[in-house]
Amino acid sequence: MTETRYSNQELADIFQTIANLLEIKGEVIYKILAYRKAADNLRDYGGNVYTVWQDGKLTDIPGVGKAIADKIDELFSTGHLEFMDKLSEEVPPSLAELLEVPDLGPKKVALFWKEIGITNLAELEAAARAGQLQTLPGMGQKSEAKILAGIESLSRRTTRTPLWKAWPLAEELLTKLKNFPDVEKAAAGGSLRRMRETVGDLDLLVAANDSSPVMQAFTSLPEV
DNA sequence: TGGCTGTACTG
DNA sequence: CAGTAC
DNA sequence: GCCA
DNA sequence: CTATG
DNA sequence: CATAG
Repeated sequence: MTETRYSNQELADIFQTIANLLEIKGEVIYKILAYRKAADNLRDYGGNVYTVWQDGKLTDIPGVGKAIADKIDELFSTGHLEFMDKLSEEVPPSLAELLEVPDLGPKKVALFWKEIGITNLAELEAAARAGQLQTLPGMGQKSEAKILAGIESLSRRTTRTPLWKAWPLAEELLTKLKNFPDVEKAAAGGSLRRMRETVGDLDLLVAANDSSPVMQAFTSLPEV
């Protein structure tokens, strides 16, 4: 029984990745578009795709035709995807992260990869600093500078979470903390307490006579 | 079988 | 003008 | 690849 | 003492 | 940590 119950989100991520890799590979654009649309629809789908699969109604989902339905079927029943494995051999999946760089698209990523063997962000940055990029066809000083700036903005991009997502989780954690024996008070701190629009982490303040048992219990919580 | 968005920038 | 990215 |  | 910056 | 409430 090697069945795997992928969540809608996981399925979406898989097809999203397939789209990105195919695009770098130079596949027909409309095929990529189709994979992206399917991925979006799977992510937003109300109800479990897994259930739909059990009913054999996958193609009822918008954007899902025979080809994609077959792939979802393979994923659910075998836990992996041959197509994905083959694709990963042709195109290094690490190339996908390069698409995150502003002003960098599939064409240039493929160009850098085939011409100077760029496979990841670090290599790209090094090549850009060395001025190797502006020598390639279709590239100039401006393009190279933009890419360098893009990498910079990417590293500065703080991975923060919107408050509306973090708030309920913090509330739940605090409620549990207050129910621990020995806990006098528990409250939120940091940017969460200040109601900032986004938070980088959850700062929880706890007052207790003896802290060690509390820490022990807290770190044992399922959601920690 | 034909269509899948339109536009600004760069080389 | 063609190619590329958003 | 999917859809009309 | 608590909230706020 | 200092300051205002």
